[in-house]
Amino acid sequence: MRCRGSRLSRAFFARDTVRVARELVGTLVVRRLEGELLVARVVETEAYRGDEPACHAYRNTQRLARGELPRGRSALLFAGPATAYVYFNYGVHWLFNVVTEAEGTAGAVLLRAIEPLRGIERMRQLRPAAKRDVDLGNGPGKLTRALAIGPEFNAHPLHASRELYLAHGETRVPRSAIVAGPRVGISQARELPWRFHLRDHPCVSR
DNA sequence: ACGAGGATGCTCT
DNA sequence: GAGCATCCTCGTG
Repeated sequence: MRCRGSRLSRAFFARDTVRVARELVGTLVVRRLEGELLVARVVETEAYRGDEPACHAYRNTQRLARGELPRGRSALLFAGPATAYVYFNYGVHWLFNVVTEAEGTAGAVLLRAIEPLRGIERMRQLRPAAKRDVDLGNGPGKLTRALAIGPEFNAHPLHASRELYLAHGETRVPRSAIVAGPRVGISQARELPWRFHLRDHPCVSR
């Protein structure tokens, strides 16, 4: 689970959502697009755990506790670790999450910002509104555009994909370099410090 | 620098 | 019909 440059295994995601969110900071997102490799460093994440009201699967977790089956969009969050959960937000943007926890327990980590490393020219084509390279992926809706991640990746197995996966970074990020704080843009459970980002990194969202 | 507001569509009540 | 896990543009100072 520690090998540098290697793909993150299913076991990596089959753990506590908050811990996965913290440890995802500093890892790499790899997107193979028409033979070209786009690579970026994850610099900001948020944890959404099924037993907490800001999580899409919160209602389904309660339903499950009553002996009913999860249903609807967020039922995917129970499906199993390392599954991609891509959903449409505000009628405008696609947001990219990775499902966490063991199968049958809901959780996901939202990728909120990336630092482009490779394939930057292609990312600029995909996101012409970006003025600087730093703007290519400094927000959850921006990074999905820069990496061409859309609805076709919903329910995608990230542990067994060539088109889209996560990998260990070149260097291990010390925990002291990661800042924890409240999540952005939510109205429920604001007090939980489940947003994680690299300290003073220019690609962190506004 | 900063704040207000619009775009736009899906999910769940 | 309300409420969003957002982004961008256009005002004002």
